[in-house]
Amino acid sequence: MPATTARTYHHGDLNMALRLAAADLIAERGAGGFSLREVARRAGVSHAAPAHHFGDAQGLLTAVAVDAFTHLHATTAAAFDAHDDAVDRLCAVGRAYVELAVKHPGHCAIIFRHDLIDADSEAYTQAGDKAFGVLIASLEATAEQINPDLDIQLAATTCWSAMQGLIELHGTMRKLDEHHDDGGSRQIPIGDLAEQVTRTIVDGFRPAPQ
Amino acid sequence: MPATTARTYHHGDLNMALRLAAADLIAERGAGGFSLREVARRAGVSHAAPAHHFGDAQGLLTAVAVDAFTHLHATTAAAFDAHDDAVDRLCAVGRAYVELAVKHPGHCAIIFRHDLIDADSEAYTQAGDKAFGVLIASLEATAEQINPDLDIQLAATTCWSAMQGLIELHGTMRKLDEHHDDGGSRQIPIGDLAEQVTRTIVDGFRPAPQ
DNA sequence: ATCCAGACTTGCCACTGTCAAGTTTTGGTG
DNA sequence: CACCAAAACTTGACAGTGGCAAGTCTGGAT
Repeated sequence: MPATTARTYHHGDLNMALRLAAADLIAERGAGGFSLREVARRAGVSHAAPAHHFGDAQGLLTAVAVDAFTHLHATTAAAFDAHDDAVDRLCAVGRAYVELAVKHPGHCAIIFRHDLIDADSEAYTQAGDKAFGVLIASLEATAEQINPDLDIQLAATTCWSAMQGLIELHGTMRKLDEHHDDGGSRQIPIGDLAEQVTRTIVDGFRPAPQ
Repeated sequence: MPATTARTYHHGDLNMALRLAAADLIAERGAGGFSLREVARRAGVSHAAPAHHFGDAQGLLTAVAVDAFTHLHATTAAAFDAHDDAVDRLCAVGRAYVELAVKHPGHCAIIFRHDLIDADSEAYTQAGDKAFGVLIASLEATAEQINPDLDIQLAATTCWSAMQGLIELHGTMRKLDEHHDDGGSRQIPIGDLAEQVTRTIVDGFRPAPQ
């Protein structure tokens, strides 16, 4: 029996319930609106129950960030497997990343908040590593195909930064666009945007024509 | 006389003192460690004084974000003016952006936190617009030089996202790198990194050789 | 000299995270 | 079956927080 429905104790699986409630709460109110007591309330337990499982607020938020990385790995790995061409694969991974972030804003809002989580914890670095691995694999295949001399680490930094920035800026960019420009006619779904941006970056990876 | 030294009242210019104290505090403890009362304490006034100038915490944080945009505009505009070649100029603007963010982590940590600030306020959107304009100008010159068909908006999104992501991921990337890789031998100053990333992206802007 | 609007303070409330000390439940052992 | 230690949770307290309402002070205009 999976732990989610084990019901071996009062609550069943309070640990998971708290992580889910926390992600929901952050998705609704942002990382700033998070509150340990509100999470406990939503899970139907007393205000001090979370401390028992996660120590303190940082512990719970770190667990949520680990969930985020795990989820990210699963989604991008699936996108990776769904394509054959290396560049298509890379673009699909990029798209999967931002679409996941938009779909799970709670996870996205916390995953790199090093002021709120314990970024040095074993669980966090390992989960991050695993997620990062999909990107590295995509880039290695891409390098083999278009430019064997590609600096994989630099390429990974470029791709991931662009996707992460895209997610963070999405709201602001839209706002700036629509109020001074042609009135929002350029609204592209963020998934498409991610793919276009990735394709532009990959074009930059190709060796310069001599 | 500028308001900064007017000293027409008890404190002189409490408004600015509070904005500076807030930026300092966020730089020290992160956006999560911000506290209105601590800001008041540092400025040497009572806990309710900030409310008089900024309404509430969101108001003060929005003012800090506006300062950040203003600062950003000044710095990137200076970088822009310091170069002649369009691509060099764009790279310098990118470098200036991330170096400013590293130098003023308080400003950087708050500038896109739409859950904490009022992103619809006049002052915020105007200041953002102005900063964004430097990037647009850089890209227009770049387009003229290397590819007249370049989609400026898309290019701007790509560049800005990459820089913003670079800033946000900087800590994480370094951590992931150093614990599974060759032990941190690849530590590049973030300013150089920004320039390399920008140059890669610009290469992707060039028209495909037929 | 008086008045008043703006700048700030004081005191309060509901809320927060964390800690210490309880109480309940569970699975295992005799 | 009785028991018991450990785990899961509750209760109550504390200092700190943001926001509000009501005060007090200050500087300049009339």
